[in-house]
Amino acid sequence: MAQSTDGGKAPDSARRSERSRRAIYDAALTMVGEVGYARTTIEGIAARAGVGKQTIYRWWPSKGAVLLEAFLDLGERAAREAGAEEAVYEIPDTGDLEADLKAVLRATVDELNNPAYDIPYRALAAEGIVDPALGAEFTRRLLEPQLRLYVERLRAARSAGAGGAGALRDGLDLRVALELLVGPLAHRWLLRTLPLTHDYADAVVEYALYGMTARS
Amino acid sequence: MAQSTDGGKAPDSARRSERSRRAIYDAALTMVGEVGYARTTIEGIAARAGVGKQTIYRWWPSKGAVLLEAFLDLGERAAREAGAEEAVYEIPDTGDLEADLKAVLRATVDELNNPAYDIPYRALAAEGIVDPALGAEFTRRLLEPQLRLYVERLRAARSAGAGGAGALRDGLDLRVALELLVGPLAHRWLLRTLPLTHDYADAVVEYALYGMTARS
DNA sequence: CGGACAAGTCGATACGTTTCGTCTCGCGGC
DNA sequence: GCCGCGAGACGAAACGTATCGACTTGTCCG
Repeated sequence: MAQSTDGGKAPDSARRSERSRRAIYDAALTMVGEVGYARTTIEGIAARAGVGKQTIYRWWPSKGAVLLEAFLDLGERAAREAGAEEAVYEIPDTGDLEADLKAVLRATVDELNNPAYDIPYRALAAEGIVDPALGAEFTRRLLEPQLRLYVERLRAARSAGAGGAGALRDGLDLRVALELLVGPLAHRWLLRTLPLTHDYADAVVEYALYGMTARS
Repeated sequence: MAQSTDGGKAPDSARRSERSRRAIYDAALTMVGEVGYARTTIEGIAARAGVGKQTIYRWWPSKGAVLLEAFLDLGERAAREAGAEEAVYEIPDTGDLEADLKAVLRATVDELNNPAYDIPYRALAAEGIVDPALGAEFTRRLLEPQLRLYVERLRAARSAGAGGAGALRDGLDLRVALELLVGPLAHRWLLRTLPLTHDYADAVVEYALYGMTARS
């Protein structure tokens, strides 16, 4: 993050205007929702927020960075409003791994089908795909915290399920396992090959857990 | 595709200059390779190709569309050069589905790690994610033909493997199965969460075939 | 204790640059 | 002679930078 030879001096974050920051988040999300990401401009955000352009350029390096923080802020506010003090959810653990995973993936499908999330999330993902710096930030701050929850739930399943029929196999790489669940969802969502449904989420969970091959 | 009331008259494709078309493909791919997709402009492509801007605007609706066709053309030329008359590959069928899938996914990993393919392919995917029209074209012309090969190979495995240990289960949805293989690869490639390696490809195939849970 | 001063962010806007997409030329090939 | 072609002029839109006076904040000196 820190630049070796910082071209200009770093701004003093202590003197930063909280009011402007919030106004910029709101304006950015509103504008993306109304005209889409491509037609959202920094000038437009500044005008809507009642803010000088320089105030945006001073604190963010790119349009994508603004939207990433705006989106993170939105998520935090929504989470705090929902009662949690920390903006971190958990994957339920009823003891039935298959059912729990299906519930979470179905919820994810619903979220991805909701335009309020789909539009900015999609724009961010696309921008991160092309801009490695933004992509790293996107992954680190938005994606990884979510993925970690899957790993934890799977770890719990591994220690709990001593040896039943649905027990996770020994030596399972939880990271790969997680991606087997999440990858197909993301694939269908991003590339729009086929509709993203609850049935699909269920099928992915079943196939990932029990494999494509017949059991003896 | 077809506009109901076509604003301007459609250009006469019979009189189209093949020479310009190729020059534009070359210039587009070169420029993307040199300065990246974001800094590639239509004006720049026209200048490099020695072509008027109007010639590009006449035949393509967007920068992404130009690059998509340039990329398709590149693939076709490479395939033809490699001996095939048709630009369609096949997934090998040695009878050992697991080995065949690993070979193909490893080859895919190598391709995705090759900057000559990675940069334009990534740019196209990102553009398609945000632009539904281009995304549909991207999926239809570039992605689906590749995915169909997986489905065919899996179908062959299902009819061949009558009942061995590695036989595909009855009623398997081949489309979901395919995405279980390809989704995780695409996920890691696009989002750059972790390095894309042969080991990962192998693991994905094993997990997808045999599942995350222990076998009795 | 308090008033002057320096520093730094703020909204606003002017500025030069780049690229966009359209339009208008002659030129030349079918 | 129609029409695509190369070339480039054109106005509109954003870009990112620079500069302005207004305002807030923290420091220092009387």
